[in-house]
Amino acid sequence: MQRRLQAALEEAGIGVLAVHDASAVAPDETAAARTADEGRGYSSRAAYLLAWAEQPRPPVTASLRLAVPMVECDSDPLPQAAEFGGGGESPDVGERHARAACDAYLAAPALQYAAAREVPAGPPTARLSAALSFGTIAARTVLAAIDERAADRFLLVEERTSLDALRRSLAERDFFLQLAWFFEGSPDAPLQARMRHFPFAREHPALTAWRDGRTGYPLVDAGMRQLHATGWMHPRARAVAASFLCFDLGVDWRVGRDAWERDLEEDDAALATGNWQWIAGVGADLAQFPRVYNPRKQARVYDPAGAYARRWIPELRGVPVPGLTGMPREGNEGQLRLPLFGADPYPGPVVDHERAARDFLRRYGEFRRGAGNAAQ
DNA sequence: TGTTAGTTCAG
DNA sequence: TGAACTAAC
Repeated sequence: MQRRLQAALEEAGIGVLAVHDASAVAPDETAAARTADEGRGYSSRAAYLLAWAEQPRPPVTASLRLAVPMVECDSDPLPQAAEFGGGGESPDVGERHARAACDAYLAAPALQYAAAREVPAGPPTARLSAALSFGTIAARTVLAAIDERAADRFLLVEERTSLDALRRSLAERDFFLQLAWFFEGSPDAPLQARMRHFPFAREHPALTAWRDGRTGYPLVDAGMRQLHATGWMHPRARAVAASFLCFDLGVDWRVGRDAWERDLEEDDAALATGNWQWIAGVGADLAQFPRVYNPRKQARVYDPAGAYARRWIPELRGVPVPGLTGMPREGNEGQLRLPLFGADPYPGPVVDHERAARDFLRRYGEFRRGAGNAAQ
């Protein structure tokens, strides 16, 4: 997209200076750093992350300065900051807020990031995705701030681990941006050639229940409701909810990506596509097996007290923990359906996870052995 | 980066 | 008996 724009502008005789500032490490920098497959970008996440970590990071001391050629053209006057309803706030108010949020996070909460990204009801994550996607803070600024924080000699081992995890999150973000930069075919085409024709469904009777957070699986539903309520979903819940759509319902990852795109506060197509392809097992790296999450097991391990489920699913506030995370077989399944004080009853499971996952894996295996290999 | 089945080993 | 580790999908 950017390259097409650049080409068109240059053809029209307008000078263009392209500057990568969405990622912390520009895609072409790591591509240049690697030896094999010169200049074509990384399709392997692991290889990219290694190269990323070795990339020298010059100190960020000043804002990036762009040399923008001045071009005379007819145009309505550009809107001024005050016209955006900001009450006359200075135009960099977004930047200052984002920077302040980043600094506040790094001061202390960041030291628990490792736990934060695993446990949905745990300590806070950085919540910088929206600011990063809109450019009110640059990834390299965040990265520099992390490096600076990590220079603290009195950090505990676990705290250092958290800062490393934070860095790694930025690296993974860069990986997906890099994929979009080099493999810009169609954002809808799975990068994994042999998965391009896997028959994912576009419809499923439970698709609406998934969207509304009424699948009967608390971790999935809590995530979807958090998304609707706040424009953000915890990464653990994202993985489980996405896996549920792709594998339990067998629905195309693009359906899920587009459903979330309307609600998510961040706006980054490259990351949405990259993450969804990753979960669906059709992304850059050939998954040896689809990572099918067991939504109940995930809840048991990562939301053992049901705090996250209860926070976002009012119907479950009175339900004891075993009902939330245990095995609702014939016996205690009904427990969840009980109307509580006249509230809407929490639905029973829309599909049986064990059976659905087994069915999907069988279809997946058949495809990989047959048509998938034939189609190369 | 996940799950499950089957194994080993401590208590 | 169950935690912990391994292999295989």
